[in-house]
Amino acid sequence: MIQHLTKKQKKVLDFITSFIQQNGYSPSIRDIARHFKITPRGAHIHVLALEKKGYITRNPNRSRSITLTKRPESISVPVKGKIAAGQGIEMFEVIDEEIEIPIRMIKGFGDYFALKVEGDSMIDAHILDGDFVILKRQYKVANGQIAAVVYQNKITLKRFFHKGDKVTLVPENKNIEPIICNATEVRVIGKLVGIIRIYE
Amino acid sequence: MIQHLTKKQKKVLDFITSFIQQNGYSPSIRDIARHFKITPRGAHIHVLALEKKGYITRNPNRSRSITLTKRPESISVPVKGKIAAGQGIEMFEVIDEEIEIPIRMIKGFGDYFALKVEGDSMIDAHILDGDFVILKRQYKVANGQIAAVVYQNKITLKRFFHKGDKVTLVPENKNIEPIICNATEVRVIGKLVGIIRIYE
DNA sequence: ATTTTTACTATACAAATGTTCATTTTAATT
DNA sequence: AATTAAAATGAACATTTGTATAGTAAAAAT
Repeated sequence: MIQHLTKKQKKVLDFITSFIQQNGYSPSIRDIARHFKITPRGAHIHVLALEKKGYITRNPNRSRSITLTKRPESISVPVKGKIAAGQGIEMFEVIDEEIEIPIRMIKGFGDYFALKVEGDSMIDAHILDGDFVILKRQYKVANGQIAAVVYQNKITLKRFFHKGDKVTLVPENKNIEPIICNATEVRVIGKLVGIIRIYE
Repeated sequence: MIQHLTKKQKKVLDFITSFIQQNGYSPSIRDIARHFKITPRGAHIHVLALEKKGYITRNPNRSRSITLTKRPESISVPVKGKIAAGQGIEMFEVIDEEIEIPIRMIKGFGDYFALKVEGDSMIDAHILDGDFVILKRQYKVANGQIAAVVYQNKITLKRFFHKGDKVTLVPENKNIEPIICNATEVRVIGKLVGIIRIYE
């Protein structure tokens, strides 16, 4: 499974890419170290990480032997559990599963995961029963975005509004009333970045 | 002078090429030495020769920094017909043929073609019967340049002078008189950029 | 015939490069 | 606040790698 890169690792990969682009051969460990003003050891660790995560290939003990692995157009993320978009369900019923999502769904870096939707309460937002919602793990979201939040010990998918120390959670379903509560009662766990629907 | 490779140098170049093809990075001097069962010094000399002759580029003191310079030293242009440098001959007797010309004969962009010379009337310009004249297709030339022109429905190679609305076509042969005529009677079809002579 | 170029050997040196150890600092997560 | 992971240091070590010296031998060019 291809894993996500940290910001620094991405920068290192970008440097390697452009170095190869410019020079026609790959940088040495020390070329990388010099560029980022770190020690060879530091650069080495990054290279090992990139190799481990499958972004580059190289031959140990061979100088400048880094080659870029072709970027896959999909990436696999863990399905962490189920989510009832309306009512909310008990927190993470763990599912040992992964789902492939298109790489373009991912912007920048971070930890991504999926939840499987149960019920039709997000139908007005065109999210159906059985859909996988793809979330970027983060604990703050901008006003108006759809986020997975924990409220009253239940995990639920809502449009999120923040004002002062009050939070409004709006379901995408006219039949369900918005929830207004204190910011302390709500914990955001991820921002909605996409959905995957698979028809049988 | 054309920098041609010796057989051994060609083999070394081929090895480098296929090594890069296979591994994605260039061989070290010792990789080459091992492959040909020679010493590093021997391999090094080959690499220096290839570099000097312009077939590869590299950075001194940088390991595995060989890159291939894949610029062809010749290019093929169509032989469009025959030309009688003195009298002119009937326009394009089409010949289905191509000729390789050195890349350095070409400056910038443009449409290049060749004509095969018949007769000795350009002998004073050292253009002989059987030579290929290489032309850049253009419809204006500077004063004094040799150009292929159409005059009286015949194609001919002449030194070209323009003054007012009069044109003077000077053959490079004392026995033939210059032609002075109206600009409207002459059509330039190409500028002479080189000749190729092949001895039997 | 003489000179130059090419193709090599054997050994050695020095710079470049990959790698490791023991720790510390920083940042993110629980 | 405590814990974990990521990022980094600094000095050293071990290969790998490029390069040099000093020469031999054969082929190619003049």
